[in-house]
Amino acid sequence: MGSFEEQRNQFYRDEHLSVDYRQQAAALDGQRLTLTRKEYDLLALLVQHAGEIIPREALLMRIWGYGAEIRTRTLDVHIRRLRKKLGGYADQYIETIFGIGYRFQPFHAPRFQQAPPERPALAAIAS
Amino acid sequence: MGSFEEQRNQFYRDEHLSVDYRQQAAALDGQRLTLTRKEYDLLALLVQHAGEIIPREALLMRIWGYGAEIRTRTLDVHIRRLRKKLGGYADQYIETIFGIGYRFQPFHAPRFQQAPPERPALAAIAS
DNA sequence: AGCCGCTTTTACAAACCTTTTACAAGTTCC
DNA sequence: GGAACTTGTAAAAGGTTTGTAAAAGCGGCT
Repeated sequence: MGSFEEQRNQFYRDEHLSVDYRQQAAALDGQRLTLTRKEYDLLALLVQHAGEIIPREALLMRIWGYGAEIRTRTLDVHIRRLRKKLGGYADQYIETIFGIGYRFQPFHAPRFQQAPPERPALAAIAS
Repeated sequence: MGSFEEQRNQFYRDEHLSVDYRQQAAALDGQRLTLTRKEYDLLALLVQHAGEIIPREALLMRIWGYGAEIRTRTLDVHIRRLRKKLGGYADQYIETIFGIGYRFQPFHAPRFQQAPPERPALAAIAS
C-alpha cells in the first residue's frame, strides 16, 4: 500500500514544513497551518515545483486562470500572507526572483561554507 | 467473527466520541447522545470519512438526495445542532472548510506528521 | 382536531476570503 | 544619481459563505 512512490506524490516534507496534498493541509513544525484555499493552492504549486522558478504568469494562470493581459497585485498579496504564515522560515522557503516570479526552496539548515553571498549585506549592517 | 477488520467498519472510537454504526448510536464521554435521524446520518457520514473534506454538495446528495441545483440552508442548521450536541469538542471535531464543505477530525487532530526525531549530530558530522 | 418532534425555510448577522488601492521600498539599467 | 519598473505592505472595499435564531412546514399519533 503506502509505497514510497505513492508517498512521494501525496506528501512533501522537510525539516520544518510538511504538505499533505490529499488532505490539502500543511503543517509547520508539527503545528497545523490554517491556510485559505488560494493560499494553499499557491503553496502547493510552489512546493510541488520545489527548486524551480515559477513565473508570475504561470502562477496567475494556474491558480487564478488569469491570462497574461490581466494586471493584478493579488498574487503579491497572497505571497505575502503565505510568508507571514511561514513565520521565520518564510524567506528561506519562498524566494522572489525579481522580474520573473517565485521559487520554493526546501529547507536546509545553514551550513558553514555555504552561500557565497551575492553581497555582504549582513556584514555591512553588522559593522 | 469479531475480527479487527470487521470492528473497523462497525465502530468509530476515540478519546471522547464513539459511534456504533450497527446500532446507529453515538456517545460522548460515555454518555449516549440523542440524535435525530438526520443528525446521526450526518455525523456518521462525516466520521466514516474522518480526515477527509466532504463537500457540501456530497453531503446534500448523500443525506438529502439533493442535486447540485438545490439551494438550501438545512445542512448548516443540522451541522449547528450536531455541534451543539458535541458540546465543547464541537470545533475540534467538526471543521468548516470555507467554500467547500466540512471535515471531521478525530480527537487531537492528526498532525499528519511530526518532524522525524532528530539526529543532527550525525548529519552535521556527515557533511 | 390538536399536540409533538423533527426538518426546512427565512432573514439577518457575523465571519471569511479575495481583490483592489495607494504608497513605500527595492531593483535594474542608463 | 535618477528614471522606470517591480515587489512589499497595509488598509479598505467587495462579495460570498456560514452561523444563528426564530418561524413555518410536515407527518405521525392520541
